[in-house]
Amino acid sequence: MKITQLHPWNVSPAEAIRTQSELAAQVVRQGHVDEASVKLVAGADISVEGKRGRAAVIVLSYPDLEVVEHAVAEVPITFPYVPGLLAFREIPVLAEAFSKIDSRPDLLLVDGQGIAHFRRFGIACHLGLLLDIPAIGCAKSRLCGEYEPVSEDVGSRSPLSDSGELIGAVLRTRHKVHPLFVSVGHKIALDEAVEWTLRLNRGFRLPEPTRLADKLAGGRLELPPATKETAEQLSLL
DNA sequence: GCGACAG
DNA sequence: ATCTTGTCGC
Repeated sequence: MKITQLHPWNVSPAEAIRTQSELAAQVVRQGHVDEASVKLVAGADISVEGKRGRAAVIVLSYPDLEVVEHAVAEVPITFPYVPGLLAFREIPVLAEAFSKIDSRPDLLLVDGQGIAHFRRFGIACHLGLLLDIPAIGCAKSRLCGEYEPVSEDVGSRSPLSDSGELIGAVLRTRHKVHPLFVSVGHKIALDEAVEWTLRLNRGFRLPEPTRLADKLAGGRLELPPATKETAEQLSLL
């Protein structure tokens, strides 16, 4: 898919913070992603090996959750890991992988925070805005915000709030297993984000899109080389 | 000033 | 993110 530059990525941490504060106003925190109209769902993640980043994007059919397309890209990582500036380290690599994809997913799940971020602009917001696709942030741990313990049953949730503002949900996706931190990325309401996260879950802690993207980025997932052809055969493009 | 801090 | 084997629990 075609990706248009939102702003330069080769900037200083101070500049990055400024950019986030400005773009945060453009995030749409509401939206209904109709289950009946969703055909493709994507997951994105990256792995880092030394100075090189390996991004993986995987597109699944819905509701079957079959892999219809996937792409990986390797790009040198330049930006350092700074809590709150993850997007500036990972999106340049992820964008490369997304550019190799032919389809346009209806929904995107990202391994990281959405608005549950210091400036309410986590990587899920950034990616959602960049691609203009409804996005959900599904992080494995907390960046900011407070919450009460979550019941141990699947589907249980506890509000994640920061200085009085509701910024996400701590969601139990698996019985007695460390919960996930779900938050709005772009163009989707929190409740819908939670619903979709559970809907795309196949019994593991992580929902399928990010679970598979994580494995693919880490080289722990083998997939047939075909991409466009396979998808076309399923008439999903 | 001190502590917290996605991946 | 990554360094790392076996092992406890469902």
